[in-house]
Amino acid sequence: MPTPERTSIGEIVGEAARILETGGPAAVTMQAVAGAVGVKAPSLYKRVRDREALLGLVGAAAADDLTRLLDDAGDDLGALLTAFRRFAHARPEAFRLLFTATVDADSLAATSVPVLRATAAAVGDEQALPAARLLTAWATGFLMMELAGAFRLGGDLDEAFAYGVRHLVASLVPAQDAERPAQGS
Amino acid sequence: MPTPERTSIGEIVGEAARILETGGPAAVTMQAVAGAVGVKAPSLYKRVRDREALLGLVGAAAADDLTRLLDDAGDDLGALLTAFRRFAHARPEAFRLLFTATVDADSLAATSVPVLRATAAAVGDEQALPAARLLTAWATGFLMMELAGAFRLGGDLDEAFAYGVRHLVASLVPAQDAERPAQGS
DNA sequence: ACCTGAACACCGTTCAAGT
DNA sequence: ACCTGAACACCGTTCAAGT
Repeated sequence: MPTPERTSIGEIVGEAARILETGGPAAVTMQAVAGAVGVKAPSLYKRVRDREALLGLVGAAAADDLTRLLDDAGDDLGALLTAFRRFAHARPEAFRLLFTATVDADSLAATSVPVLRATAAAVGDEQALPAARLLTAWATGFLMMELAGAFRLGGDLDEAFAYGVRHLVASLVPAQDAERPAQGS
Repeated sequence: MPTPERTSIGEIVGEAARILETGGPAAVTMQAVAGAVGVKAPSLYKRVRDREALLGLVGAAAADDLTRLLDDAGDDLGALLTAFRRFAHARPEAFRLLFTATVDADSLAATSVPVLRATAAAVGDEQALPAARLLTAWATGFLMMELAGAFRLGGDLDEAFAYGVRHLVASLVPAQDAERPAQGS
């Protein structure tokens, strides 16, 4: 007689994400995750290939969450980048995992869709891709460095972030002109 | 009678860095490092507190190497950022470690000295700090995303990097004007 | 069809005992 | 003063045996 399922892949990934954020990657042991979902470690292998794959799933789920947050932020570039930073602050371990674990490429790519939409609205389709890359690369690096404590030379980091946003958004406006012939209307 | 030293902290960190780059963080086991320096694992604890501290030392050494490379690149911002990218390509695991492990704060901070010198030369002392933060944050994010395979939408990445460098450096010039009264000389 | 105990290989770390 | 074997706790993973 088939044993009833005592957990699910969704619950497993969710608990792994919770443990990750609480104790860092080292705390995400198969035994800890299994215990959190009320099962023994070997049972996890019915739903996930191995620990690395589980971390990949946690990263993919985090990417999906981030995509949703960015989507909700709309087309205002400042709001978009602020939502990005809020996510990194709220879930720093998950954020790091996006660039550390082997995350499903499609989930990772989906993250840039709302950014592309916003940059297209701001500077036109022509320059949307390089503009999106510029903004996401800068924000990613800023947050990685902020989380690593690499910003040591004085100053409020909130202000530094806002400064960067203003500077970069302003720098993109000339790129919009390139879309139209020259000093277009 | 005292046993002669069979290794040194420098050799240990060096071998750990080599193993890290070859096999990733998981390959840096105390046994693997000990074997590489011709000793048994317990002996490592004479020179290093634990594995996490060893990884921190590897990160600090990488930061020192990076600082030296950036120093050699001089004050040209393009050359500086290209040297940054070359380092990340040559030693991707060490580069990631800078933002992942608990690296000595001073070693990490020293990295930004050559960047500050270069931005000071380019935009003046006044704007040197925000300019340096802007450039290093962007480069860091670009490289993190590049190493993670997060750039999927077409295009040559060499070109994309060069584009970003040009765009950012150009965007910093107006900041230089702010240093002088208005539409100065 | 899912779950588990037992087992295996491996890892980080400690420590008493060697030289 | 450094090195090691032995030991311990813990981890990832497999698998036969349960239900």
